[in-house]
Amino acid sequence: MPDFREIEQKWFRRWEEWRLHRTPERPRRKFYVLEMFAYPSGDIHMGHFRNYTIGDIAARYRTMTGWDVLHPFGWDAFGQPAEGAAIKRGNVHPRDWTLANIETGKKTLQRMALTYDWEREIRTCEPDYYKWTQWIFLQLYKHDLAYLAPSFVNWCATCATSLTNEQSEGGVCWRCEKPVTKKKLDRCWFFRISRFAERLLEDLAKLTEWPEPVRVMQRNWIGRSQGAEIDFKVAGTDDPLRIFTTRPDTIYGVTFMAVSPESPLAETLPTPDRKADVDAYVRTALVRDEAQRQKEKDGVFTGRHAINPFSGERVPLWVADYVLGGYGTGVIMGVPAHDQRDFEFAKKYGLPIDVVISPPDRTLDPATMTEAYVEPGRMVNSGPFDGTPNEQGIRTVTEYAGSKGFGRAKVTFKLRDWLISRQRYWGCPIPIIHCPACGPQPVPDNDLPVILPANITHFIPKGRSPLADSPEYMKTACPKCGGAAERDSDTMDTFIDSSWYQFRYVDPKNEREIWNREEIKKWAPVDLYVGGVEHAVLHCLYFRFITKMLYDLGFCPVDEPAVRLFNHGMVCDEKGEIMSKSRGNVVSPAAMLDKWGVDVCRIAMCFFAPSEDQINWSESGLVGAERFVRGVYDFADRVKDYPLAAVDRATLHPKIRAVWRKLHQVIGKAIHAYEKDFHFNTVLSQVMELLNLIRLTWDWASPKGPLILVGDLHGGHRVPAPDQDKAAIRETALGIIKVMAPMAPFLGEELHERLGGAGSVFKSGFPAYDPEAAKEEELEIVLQVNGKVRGRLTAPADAAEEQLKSAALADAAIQKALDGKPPKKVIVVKGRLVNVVA
RNA sequence: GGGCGGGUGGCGGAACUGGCAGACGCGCAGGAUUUAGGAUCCUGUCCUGAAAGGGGUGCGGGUUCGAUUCCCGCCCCGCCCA
Repeated sequence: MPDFREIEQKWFRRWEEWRLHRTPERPRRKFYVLEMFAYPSGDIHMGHFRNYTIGDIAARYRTMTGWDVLHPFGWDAFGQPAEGAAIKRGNVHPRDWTLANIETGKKTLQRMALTYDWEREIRTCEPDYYKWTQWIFLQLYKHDLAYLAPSFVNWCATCATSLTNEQSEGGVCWRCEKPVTKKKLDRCWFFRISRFAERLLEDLAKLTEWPEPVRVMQRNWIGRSQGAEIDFKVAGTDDPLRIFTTRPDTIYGVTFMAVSPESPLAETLPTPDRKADVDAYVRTALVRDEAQRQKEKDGVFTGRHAINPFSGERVPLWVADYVLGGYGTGVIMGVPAHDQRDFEFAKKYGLPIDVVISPPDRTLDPATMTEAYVEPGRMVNSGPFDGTPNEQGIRTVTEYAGSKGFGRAKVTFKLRDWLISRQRYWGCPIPIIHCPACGPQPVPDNDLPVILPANITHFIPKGRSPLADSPEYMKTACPKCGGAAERDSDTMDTFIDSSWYQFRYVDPKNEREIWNREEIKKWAPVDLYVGGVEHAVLHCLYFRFITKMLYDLGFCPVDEPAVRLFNHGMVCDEKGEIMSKSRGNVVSPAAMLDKWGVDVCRIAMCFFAPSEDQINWSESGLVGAERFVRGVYDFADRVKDYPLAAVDRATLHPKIRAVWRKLHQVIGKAIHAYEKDFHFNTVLSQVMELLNLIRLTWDWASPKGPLILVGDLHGGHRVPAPDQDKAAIRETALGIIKVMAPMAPFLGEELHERLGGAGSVFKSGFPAYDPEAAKEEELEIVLQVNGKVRGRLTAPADAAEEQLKSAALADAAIQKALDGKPPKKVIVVKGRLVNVVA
């Protein structure tokens, strides 16, 4: 085996000369392979290596099989860590830090021999890209899909900044690990994703090639629930109090009402004597994260009551932390007897529990109940509805409310509008100008992009965007009236950058429009999207949302971004622990590639486990991969000068026909893996089996020329190999090389050339699969008595059941096991086994 | 607590649609080669047993001629949601 460094250099040069990885201009049969782009936080890590290798294998295979492939790459280059690094180091600008990381990462990626068309590279932090992020924002704005509203945001007091949900996971700040609270900001931008909730949900059905778990997660995240809106009244006023419930059948069991601490009602509702207490409570409640609020559940009485429109009953009105602001109307009706959360709350504060759904088999006693009754039953204590089965009651109660005008059927979603304002520097500026006279005004398209100013040096969050402190940036003229106005100081959530990048690759340098319509028609949608399951919900939902919005506006020919999504497994260390700097167990792909070479690393990665499973990376696996790669080189080198001849399966030596058969089985398996399940590990083990079979069949070292081994390695004899058999072996070597080429591209190119191939192996076609050649001629049939193996026999693959049956009964071992008893029953499975039941 | 996925040798994993469990590889043991080490090649390697045989895919049950695979109950692990 030659030195991998030389081989890699040689082929890198040729690929560049041949412009092998450039995207075809006029695809006839297109295939778009996309991997989730990278956040440049340092160098590329093992997870990236696996992600991109899987995509690369698919891309190379498609190229080999004659598809015109688009396989681009880019950088998700805006984001908080860049600002974090600037704060930490003091002397580095987020932009410099980001660009330096991109350079490092790009070098490593190029080292990995990925087939990216680097001429289409995109970087979300560059004005030529974010111009169009801003344009998308304005499209949303112009179509009433972006709006400004006050909102409670996740807030870290220590860092004085807002955080995304992910950044405040577990209720603590990702950077300083201090508790995250809620803070009210009066000017936040939202995208109206809720308007797409129904479609995002329904269209999951179209995504038949997405992993089921991802679809389920999205469905749950969207969280459609069907129920009713019912209007209560605040006692003593005419103010309506609208609630949403999925259980209108329990309306007569309402013993209290509760509003969320975020709700404006929490401020306006309390009676003067309760005001101070409620305000104090709201402040403490907002300090707690939502998970905690669900667990602890406490609240405070507002001093007011609500009137149940059905019963006319007066029930106390509380503020309770387990009521979430963003869900439904932010007000709930409390039915302790039939809702577990309400039950716990009522128990804690001694609120009454009224049973209104009666189980079929017993009577509930509120005094002894230990949990809410949530199973089906009949309505009781429910006025005119008594006796109605509760499932039916849901409908009749809603209809009744409708007829009286104080309620209606309603569908709500858990999916909330997308809060996209970030009080951050390193992000895409929001292209809005706030004019004291005209209100918020979109920046005219001609003035895009609004450039993120470079001369900002202070990133320590102060509770407002660093941009707000730059008068040069902020001060501008109103595009409508020309008067003095201010820019929006916030930047956009980086999930926006990654929600449309998939299509920018089709025309990445277009300065006049987001992309040319002809270009997107050529390539959309993505045929294969490869990435980690951690992006299953948020990114993949936004990715779908923006695609739909662009589709609606006529900019995109498809309303779903990707036909197939593949989630690869994680790469952990030997102990199965996540690799991280703090654990000190990070394996650097760059160093690994230098030590073992690209092919060996890729082969090892492929061989460890199926692509969707976690792998625990260990050096020991590389030893085996290297041995195997060397074995393929040795084999190919030995047979490369064998004669070329047409192979006629029928006249091959039977031993060589068996090799030929195995080759076709391998080809079949490989096609399945490359197109369907990405189980490259099984392809490699079959290639290994094929190689082992050849070793037991073919003695290439003899001075008299290659000999076919007949019988076993030690006991058998050898016969000289005719030319046709030599040609078949040579052809088998070529087959192995091509099957492996997508996984081990250098081996593929080098050995293809050594076997006399011209040009790139990736332009040489993939071996044709011949199912006839793959069929076994003879099969070993297992002979069982009562399900236990007692013997075996070899039979032609097409042997009839009767033949197998009589052969089995005649078998000595079977007769012995039967011991003279007559068989009760004989089960014959063609080509597999005969089971004699005694 | 709910939903989903998973549990197979010392390790990673294989097993089509219910049909020989442990392919392939790593590791280990023995042998060949070598001044030695490394590399390479050969043999062996689920447990038990001298062998014949018996047992064995988290645990317990069921369906079936036959179960890693299907059904029921339980235990453990992972992910997502609360």
